[in-house]
Amino acid sequence: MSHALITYFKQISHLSESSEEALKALIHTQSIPKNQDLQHIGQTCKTLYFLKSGLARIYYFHDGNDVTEGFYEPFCLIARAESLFAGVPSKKAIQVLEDAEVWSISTKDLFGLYDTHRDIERLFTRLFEGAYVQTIQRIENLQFHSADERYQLLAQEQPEVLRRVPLKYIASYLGITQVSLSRIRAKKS
Amino acid sequence: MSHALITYFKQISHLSESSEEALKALIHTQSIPKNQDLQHIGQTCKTLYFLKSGLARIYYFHDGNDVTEGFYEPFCLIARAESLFAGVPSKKAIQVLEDAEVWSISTKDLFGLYDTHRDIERLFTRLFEGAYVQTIQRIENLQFHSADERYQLLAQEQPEVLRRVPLKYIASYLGITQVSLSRIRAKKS
DNA sequence: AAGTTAATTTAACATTTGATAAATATATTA
DNA sequence: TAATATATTTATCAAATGTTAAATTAACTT
Repeated sequence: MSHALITYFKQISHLSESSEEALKALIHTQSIPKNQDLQHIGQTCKTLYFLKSGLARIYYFHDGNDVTEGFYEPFCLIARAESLFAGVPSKKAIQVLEDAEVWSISTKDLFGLYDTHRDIERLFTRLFEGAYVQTIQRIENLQFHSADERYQLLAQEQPEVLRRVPLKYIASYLGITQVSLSRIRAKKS
Repeated sequence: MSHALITYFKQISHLSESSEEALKALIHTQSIPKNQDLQHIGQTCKTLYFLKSGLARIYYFHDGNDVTEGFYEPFCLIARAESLFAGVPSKKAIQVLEDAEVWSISTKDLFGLYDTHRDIERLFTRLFEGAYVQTIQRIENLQFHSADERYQLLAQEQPEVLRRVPLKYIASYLGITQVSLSRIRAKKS
C-alpha cells in the first residue's frame, strides 16, 4: 500500500525498500480542528509535521502582538528548526488554520534511523536544505521590498494563503499592520 | 602540526584522526587583498570559505543598488547556500572587506569524503544547521523591529562590523538608506 | 602637503507606514 | 433570524523612512 507522504519523499531523494518501510512505521496521522495549536510556545521541537490537508502557520508573540513567521501548505516540512537544531525551547507555536489531517514524525525516532539508513538521513538533510534556501529567499524579500511588493510576492508564491487566511495573520507575516495591508489592497481595486 | 580551522571544527563536532587528516588535505589557504571578490556574481557556489583573518560580506544588486546580505568574521562558514543546495548560479558575490587570509574547501572534494567519513558529513551538516538557525533569527529581526532597533542589534551581535565596515554597506544590510542610518547614529550621540 | 576622490552628515520636503478610533461587513452562536 | 462577536475597511493625524542635494569630513594619490 503506497503512502502519499512516502511517495512525495521519493521524489525528493531515493529510498531503499527497507528504508521506505522503516520510515513509514514512524509516521503518525492525526486530525486537528481549525485554530488548534499543533505545538505550543515553550515546547522544544521534537516532532516534524507535514500536512495531508489544510493550512498551518508558525507564530510567536512580539511585544504582545501575534506575529506570523510563515504559512505552510500540504506536503511542506513544518518544524521549528531554530529549536530543533539548538535543542532549546521554542518561542514559536504551530497552529492549524483550517481543519487538517497531519502527518507527524518524532525526530528522536527519525534520527535513530540515520546510522542504519543513510538514504533517510540524506532525504531529511535535503528537506532541511530546501527549507534553508526558502528562508534565505525570504530575507531578500523582507530586506529590500516595500510592503506593497511583499504583498505581490506572497500573492504569487502562496495565492491560497491570500484566499484562505485572515488578513491579520497575513499582515504580520509581511511585517506591517492590518490597517496598512487593508490600504494596500484598496489601491489595487 | 595542529591547524587552527581543524581545531575549531573539533569544537563543533568530533573528528577521528583519519577524518582530521583527510579534511586537512582539502583546506587551501589564500591571501586576498581588501575589496576583492572571493567569488563573483554568476558563479555557482562550489567552494566553502572560512576567514583566518579579516572581514567579508555577501552582496548582490537589487534595482542597481548594492545590497549587503551578511557580514562574516573569522572562523564563520561563508557560503552561498541558496546556490550550493539548489545547484544554480548565485546572484550574490563574496567580497573581502579588509586584506584577509582565507581558508577554502571545494564542496566536490568535501562531499566525496562523506561516504567514507561520516563524522565529516555530520560536522558540515552541523555547520549548515547553525547557519540556518542564524538565518531564521535574522528574519525575526527584519520582520518586526524598527531600523533603530535593528541597528542596536547589529551593534550587540557584530560590534566589529560597526567599527570596521563603511556605513553604506551596513545601511543596506539593515534594509535602510545611508541617510537614514546616519540619522539614527546622530540621535545616539 | 595639496589636490582629488570617496564617505558621511545635514537639511528640506515627499511618501510610506503606524496608531487610534470609528464605521462597515462578515461570521458565529443562541 | 436576531444578536453578538470578529474581521475588515476607512479616516485622521503622527512618526519613520525615502529622496535629492549640498556641506562637511575623511581617505587616498601624486
